[in-house]
Amino acid sequence: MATGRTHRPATRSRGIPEATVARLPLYLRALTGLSERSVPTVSSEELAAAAGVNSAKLRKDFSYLGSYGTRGVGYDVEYLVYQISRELGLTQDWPIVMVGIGNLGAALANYGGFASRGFRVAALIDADPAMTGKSVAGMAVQHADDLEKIIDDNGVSIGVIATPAGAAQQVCDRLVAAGVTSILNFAPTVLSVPDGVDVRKVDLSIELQILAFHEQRKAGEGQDDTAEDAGTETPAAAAKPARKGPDGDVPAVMQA
Amino acid sequence: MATGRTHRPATRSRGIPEATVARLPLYLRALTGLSERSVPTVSSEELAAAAGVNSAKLRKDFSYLGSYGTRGVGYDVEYLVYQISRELGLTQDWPIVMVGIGNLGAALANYGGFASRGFRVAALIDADPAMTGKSVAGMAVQHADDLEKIIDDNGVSIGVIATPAGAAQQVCDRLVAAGVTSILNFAPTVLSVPDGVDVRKVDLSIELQILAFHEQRKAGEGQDDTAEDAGTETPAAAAKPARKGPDGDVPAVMQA
DNA sequence: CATTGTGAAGTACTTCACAGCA
DNA sequence: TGCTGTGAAGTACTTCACAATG
Repeated sequence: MATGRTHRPATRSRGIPEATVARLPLYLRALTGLSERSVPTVSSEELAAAAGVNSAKLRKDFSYLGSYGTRGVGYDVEYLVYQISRELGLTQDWPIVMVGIGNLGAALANYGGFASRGFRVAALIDADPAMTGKSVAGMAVQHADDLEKIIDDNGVSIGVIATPAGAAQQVCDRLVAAGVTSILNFAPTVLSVPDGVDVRKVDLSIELQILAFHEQRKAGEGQDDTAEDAGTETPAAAAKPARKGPDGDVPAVMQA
Repeated sequence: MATGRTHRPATRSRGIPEATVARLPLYLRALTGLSERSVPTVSSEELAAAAGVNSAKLRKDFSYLGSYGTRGVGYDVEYLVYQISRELGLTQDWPIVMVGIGNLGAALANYGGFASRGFRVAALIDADPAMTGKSVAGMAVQHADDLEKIIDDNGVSIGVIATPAGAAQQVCDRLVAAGVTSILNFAPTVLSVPDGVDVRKVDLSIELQILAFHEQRKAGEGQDDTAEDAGTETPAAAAKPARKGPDGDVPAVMQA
């Protein structure tokens, strides 16, 4: 069952580019900060700086939402907060369930950012009977047996998976069968879901590995690649087929 | 100080596209699974399925690393594991520090994925004196006063920030000043760093907001956008300037 | 007249489709 | 023959640069 694609099916909802959608929360956070400091208006330049993007990109992003600025002046902070919130669907309340209340799950449950702005943790669910009834972040943990009922009773459409990798697909299947159509996955696994279900993944070790890649490049900056790590310990596996990689033995002169 | 860009400066190290780098850890995980099951070779089609991408993309990705496959056969699993590990810099050991040992920090410290594959938690650091000396994930938490010395003594170049938002920039500045050049940021803030320092951010509430956006679109599928939520509760702020958005009153006919 | 909003140009990434090779 | 490796075509995103305008 459920052999569908894992990523969102690129259906670019209502013409707003995915890349833009991914930045809206960033703008919203920056705007919320300004709002709290009672700043009435902000220019694209200022807001872009606060959000860590460049101003042309920000203006282009906003242009997909509509013409919400005033030429010569800037954007009305409160108004923009509302428009972006509405666009993101945060003017309504999203009940979510969290499955897997281990270290990470508990940390997420306690994390304030979840509860704020449109999201409400409707239930914490764990498969371990020893967890059932325990209080985490002020809520009683419920047993996984009741997962379907909990989702149905609360009208949940967003689920967070923080189980071990081995349990994630099974939990995912049950969530989807029970009606969940958006999943935030913290388990280090590729989830298979049917079309129409969105999965986003947050993977701590992947992020670190990407950093390590760039870190390594910094260390070897300018020098040729060979002899930096190649001779350190060449595992048995490394000698199998004939190497044809760009950095096998010839110093890479191309692409300085 | 440090008004530099936050994102990596797009310097596409050694010609490997950033998007490809971001997928290498995914391939590596899938390959590790195959390796554990003693699968000797794998085709691009099979591996792509396991990693949740399409096979043309995978082959293109691998083509940036070199010609590591065998036509008509596929890829040697062990060999590819080694090549990708090497490319990502995981054949060396990266000491990391984690700053901010609250709920999330503790969960991250306990998370196995960190310790595995090339990374070693060299120190847990917290600013709260009450935390100092406490054991988390089998390590004694150290006080933030010693941050610079810890980084120097351990040759740390990668730091993980899991502090509250308010402390993140300050911690970041100290990490950078002490020699850290890659940062994984869990605090919901945009960090400013000088050029040459990489920042990646993991933001739980942003991911949820992106899901909410798509979820909202699913709910209103096909219907016109007006009157779904517009009349529910219009906050005072929403009435400020003249609305010119594409969904103000006229059904958006453009951009089907 | 400062600042938005946006066509047009530029860049990055993805997918196709098939030649090349084991 | 089956599968990789890759030019070429297609798509998505970013940036430029300036006309429009409150």
